[in-house]
Amino acid sequence: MKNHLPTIKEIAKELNISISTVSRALHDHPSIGLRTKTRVQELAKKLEYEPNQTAIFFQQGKTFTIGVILPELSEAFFSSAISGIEDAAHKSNYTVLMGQSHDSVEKEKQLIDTMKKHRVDGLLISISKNTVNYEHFEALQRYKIPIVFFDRIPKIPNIHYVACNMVNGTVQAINFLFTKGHRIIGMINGPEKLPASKDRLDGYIQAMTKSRLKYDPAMVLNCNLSRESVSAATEKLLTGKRKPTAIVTFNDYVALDAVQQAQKMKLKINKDICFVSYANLPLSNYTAYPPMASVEQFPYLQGQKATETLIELLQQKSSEETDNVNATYYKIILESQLVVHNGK
Amino acid sequence: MKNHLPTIKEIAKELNISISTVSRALHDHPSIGLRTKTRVQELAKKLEYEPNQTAIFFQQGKTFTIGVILPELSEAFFSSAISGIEDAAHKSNYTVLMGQSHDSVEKEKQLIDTMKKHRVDGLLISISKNTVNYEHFEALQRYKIPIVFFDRIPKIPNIHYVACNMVNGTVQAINFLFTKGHRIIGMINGPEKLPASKDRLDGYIQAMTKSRLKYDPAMVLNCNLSRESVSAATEKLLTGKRKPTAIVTFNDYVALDAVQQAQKMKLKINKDICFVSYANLPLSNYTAYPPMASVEQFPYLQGQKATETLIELLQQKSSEETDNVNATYYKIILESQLVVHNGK
DNA sequence: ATAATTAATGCAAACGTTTGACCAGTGTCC
DNA sequence: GGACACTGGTCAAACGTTTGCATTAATTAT
Repeated sequence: MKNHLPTIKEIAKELNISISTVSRALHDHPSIGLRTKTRVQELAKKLEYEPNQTAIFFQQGKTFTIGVILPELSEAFFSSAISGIEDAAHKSNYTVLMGQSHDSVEKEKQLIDTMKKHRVDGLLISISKNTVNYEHFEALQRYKIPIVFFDRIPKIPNIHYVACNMVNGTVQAINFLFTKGHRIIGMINGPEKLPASKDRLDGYIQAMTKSRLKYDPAMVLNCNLSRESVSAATEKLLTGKRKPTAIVTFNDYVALDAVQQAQKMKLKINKDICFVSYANLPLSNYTAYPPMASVEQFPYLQGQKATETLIELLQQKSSEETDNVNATYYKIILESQLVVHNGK
Repeated sequence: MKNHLPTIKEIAKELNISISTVSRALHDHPSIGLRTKTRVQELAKKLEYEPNQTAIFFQQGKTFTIGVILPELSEAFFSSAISGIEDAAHKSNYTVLMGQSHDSVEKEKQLIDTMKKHRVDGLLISISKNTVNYEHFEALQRYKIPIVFFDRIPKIPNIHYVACNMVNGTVQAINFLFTKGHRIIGMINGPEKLPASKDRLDGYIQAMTKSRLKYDPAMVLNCNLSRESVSAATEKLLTGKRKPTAIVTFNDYVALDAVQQAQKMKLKINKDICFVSYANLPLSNYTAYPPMASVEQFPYLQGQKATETLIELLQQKSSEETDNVNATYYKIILESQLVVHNGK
């Protein structure tokens, strides 16, 4: 009548066999006779026995848990990514311990600490926008907790990561605009120091020069993503000497703000001026003038791949106990893909 | 040169004292002399000792982890809620194990199982849209894992929950429309069987009858949230005999679709027809015609409150070991609040 | 001085599981 | 009839920490 959960010890006593026999029986160990095996398994089922995971975690020195640290769940990109992570993790019987840094370095450090304390087997990290110092990641090396970075990658050597090729995505986007006849193409990019901005710019330049159009720096403006700065940039582009007929925007929010500004200026969207963006949001469906096309970054897939990579690392770690510095670092680059929004 | 992490055992050996002394010293136990206490603490720091949480979890039979099961992180409501949960949990040194049901009952069951296996101390659940059968929750009672439900609450007695008063929110919304002079007010509600829809309808009826306007069932249409059904409902309302001058929509997505339909019908938004909605989304800022006002449901706060409640339950559980059926169930209802969107 | 009290520390069990090493039978082979 | 190999099982250590209960040493009260 005791209300605590049953243990193998109890099963053992009940059946008058040893604890180890019970353990092995439950694991289908070959050296246990069929008879006892079934006896054990039946009693276990009857008692609704469930192994005490905390004991197992402890005993094995593993938690079958992977930590995930990302900036902001309310960004659609990351909420998709975490779905990919979750699904991949569950498939391999791992669980997910999650934390948001809210783009604060302090919070990021704190989270790493918590994760370390909880002895997660490995970590998946997309770094905060403001992280410039990477010691707190390096500290984890000592603890032998492998990390796979995704999407937002720190600039340090010898790391594993999964990311999406935004340079190429941008090239695709611009080539698409070429096929639609556009020749003067502007860009409203993000904050200048952001790696994401750099990729887009690189793509822009690459696409333009490859088509023997010269790269006009005046056609690329940075903004800080605020509504005002987007409006300002849009206005500046659309009233400049060379007027673009199409604009590539840093992300969908920027696109929406830019569209509004263009409308204010009495321009006809998709006629006088076209927009192409990067697909962070499902929101485009809900607005009157979504961008003509978007560069899909496959957040779900990125999360999934990152997780699979991490789990692979964990498995090879546990097999070859030789902590050799065999130093192969996974660098997985997914190709982005331009999605043309159908009609309307 | 062994690369494994230091343990209290090692500290003990190094200092020639017993393990228990070390343990107590690290916990500032009063019966340990100041001298040894500092000696221990210094060595611990030097060795960068960190207690092995898995061992502690095991030993204490607690994991200081709370499980969270919710339908869909990509819904802004839930991503805010989880932020509230995280913050509240971390404040009390709990961590969060998260899983999405994606509104699948099967997945929900599976998650509960995982959480149970991982021996979470307690659970926070927002049930899937399709859950009609509640045995999998009741099963947890046996395991003494307390649950606090939030936002989406199952219809069973004797549970703890935190929710937002949508009836009242709807009343406020409609009263607001009254003050703006509207008398004929329509509603595009969600699926009929959803509790959320029922609350809104109740509020609608309550507000109308209280103002001695009669409740006209023809003014309230259900939709299945798809774009088409929203458009259809909007059209029906706006071409009916009594034409509403304002419409309350089930959520922001519905509002946006309805706005588009109204525009298609050459109506001037905020002039010929006004919209009021429920604030699930920050998206309203990014669209040309956001609803005039929204009922704020305070997802962050709901998450926070739910977490605090759960932690309180956990603490009182561990103190009074008497597993009395003292049966006080927390039912926390937050008041929703109408937010009027400024201008434009 | 000696008993009583207090302060500081040590001992050992307990938490539930896994796992390498060992052992008792039983049968087989030559 | 002894060496050999199975088969089916048991024993006990180990994982790192906490904690009730002893134990010792030092101090005080009588």
